[in-house]
Amino acid sequence: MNVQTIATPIRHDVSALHVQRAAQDGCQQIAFPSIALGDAGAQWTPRRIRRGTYLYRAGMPSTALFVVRFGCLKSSLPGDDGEELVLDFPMRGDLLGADALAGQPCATDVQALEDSEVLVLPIADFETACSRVPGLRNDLYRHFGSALRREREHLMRLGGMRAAQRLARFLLDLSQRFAANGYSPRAFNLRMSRAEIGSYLGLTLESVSRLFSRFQDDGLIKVHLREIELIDIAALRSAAAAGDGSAAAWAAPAEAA
Amino acid sequence: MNVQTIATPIRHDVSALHVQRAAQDGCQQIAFPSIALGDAGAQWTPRRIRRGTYLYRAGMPSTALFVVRFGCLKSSLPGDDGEELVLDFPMRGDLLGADALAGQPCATDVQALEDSEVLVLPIADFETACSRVPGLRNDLYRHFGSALRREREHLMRLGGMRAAQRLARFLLDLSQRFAANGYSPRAFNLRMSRAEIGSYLGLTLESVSRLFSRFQDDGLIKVHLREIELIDIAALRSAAAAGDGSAAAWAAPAEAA
DNA sequence: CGCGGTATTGAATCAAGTCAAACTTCGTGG
DNA sequence: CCACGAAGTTTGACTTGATTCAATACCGCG
Repeated sequence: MNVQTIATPIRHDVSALHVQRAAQDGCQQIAFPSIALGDAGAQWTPRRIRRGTYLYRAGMPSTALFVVRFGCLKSSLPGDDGEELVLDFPMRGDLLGADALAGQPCATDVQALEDSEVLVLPIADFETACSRVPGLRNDLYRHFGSALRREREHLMRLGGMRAAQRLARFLLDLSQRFAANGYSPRAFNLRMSRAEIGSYLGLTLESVSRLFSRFQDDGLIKVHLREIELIDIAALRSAAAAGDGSAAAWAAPAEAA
Repeated sequence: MNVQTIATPIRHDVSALHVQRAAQDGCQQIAFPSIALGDAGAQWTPRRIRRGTYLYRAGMPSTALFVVRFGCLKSSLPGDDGEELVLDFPMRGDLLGADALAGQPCATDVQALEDSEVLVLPIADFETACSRVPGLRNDLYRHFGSALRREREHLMRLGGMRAAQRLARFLLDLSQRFAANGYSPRAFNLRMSRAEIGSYLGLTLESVSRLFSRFQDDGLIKVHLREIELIDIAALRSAAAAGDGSAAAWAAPAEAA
């Protein structure tokens, strides 16, 4: 395929080609529409990241913005005590490296959970790109807005929410994100370990495992290792909404509602 | 004093005057240095908010950026179930209304916990202001960066952290913010209720109350209603750092390490 | 085939939540 | 000025959800 073409680490200044490729990628739907529209794209260069390797690490000087083209990564804060805190699982369309804009060093580790690819915009080229593409800056604002929103959502999860609720939301969230990228929203496989999910949700890995089992026993999902299938999405949704942890809450499928 | 002058809701276009006033206010240290430097300030108009009233509410169209000049507010998400989730307690120098940049409606409620004042920049004037003051946009980026950072910090608190740890951090954080604004870092009074602290920290108001009492018994602080005095800051710090909740952890000051 | 990392499951413990009651502070109006 | 009521705070007893510790099972890989 054109994979090796894409991977080629050279800048391509021919807008027409880029537009075509963007269309193939379906990139016009991502968080950064203006990137896919070509003109600004001239400055973006693709970069592959193999599973397990880092895009950047906390403390490094931040030199560029990144947009995930495909794959799944993990951004985390290296805890003061050795333990890491998982902040997010960036996927296609997500922006990384916003620290660069603020001129601050990287605050987080970002590691690939599977072989992935990002588009790179060196921060030095950023202002130029902005002046060339009027929409870019606005996209950026919008991105920040949704990033803040996302984190707030996450805060909400961690704050006043039962463990089962958090996990249910997590699954539905993943499902939605996969759907948005053209994958099946019903069956997918997790790229991350139980421990990483636990850290993300503020739970222990044992709790996560137990909850998966429980959800399965209750017929909400089918799970084997990292393969997940959502069986009763309505029930999952009500599990995600209801604060109440009693089995009965989601044991009865949608009838009354 | 010049309070009534400041409160006057007219635009002032004379930079020199504004610079002088900014210097009086000490605003040069806030998150938005370029605002205080004058040129951009021409567009900012002060606005008073009385205790208990809202600066804006979730769902409203967002029309302006705000920077807190003095006072203490509360930003919260109105929970789907009637309960609110407290996100932050904005104080002097903090930026509000960033949703406006993204062109989205307000996502949060913002209410004054005490009589406060903010500087207002209508979003319509934003681009103009940016072109007039080169530093403004950068300040904005920096703000977003630190906002994200702040939320991450908060996430960390809510995630893998014991209740005592969270409260200790909260107190130290407040102390630091007061210090940064020229108030005493050792003694201050809380502008928010136990319930609001609890929501912010992901705890119940009873837990917060209990922890205050415990900290007091252990000689870390003195607390009466909303008056707080930090007695043993070093011990507080170690309580904030150590994951371990045993009383002994912070009963014995730093010795073995 | 056996080994290492990952996941599941169980039992015991504990931190925080829940429910409930008493008490303090403060504002309001008699 | 004092009585009253509302709101906020403290404290206690009890319950429970989630962690911890530990053992076992499983998958993938060399």
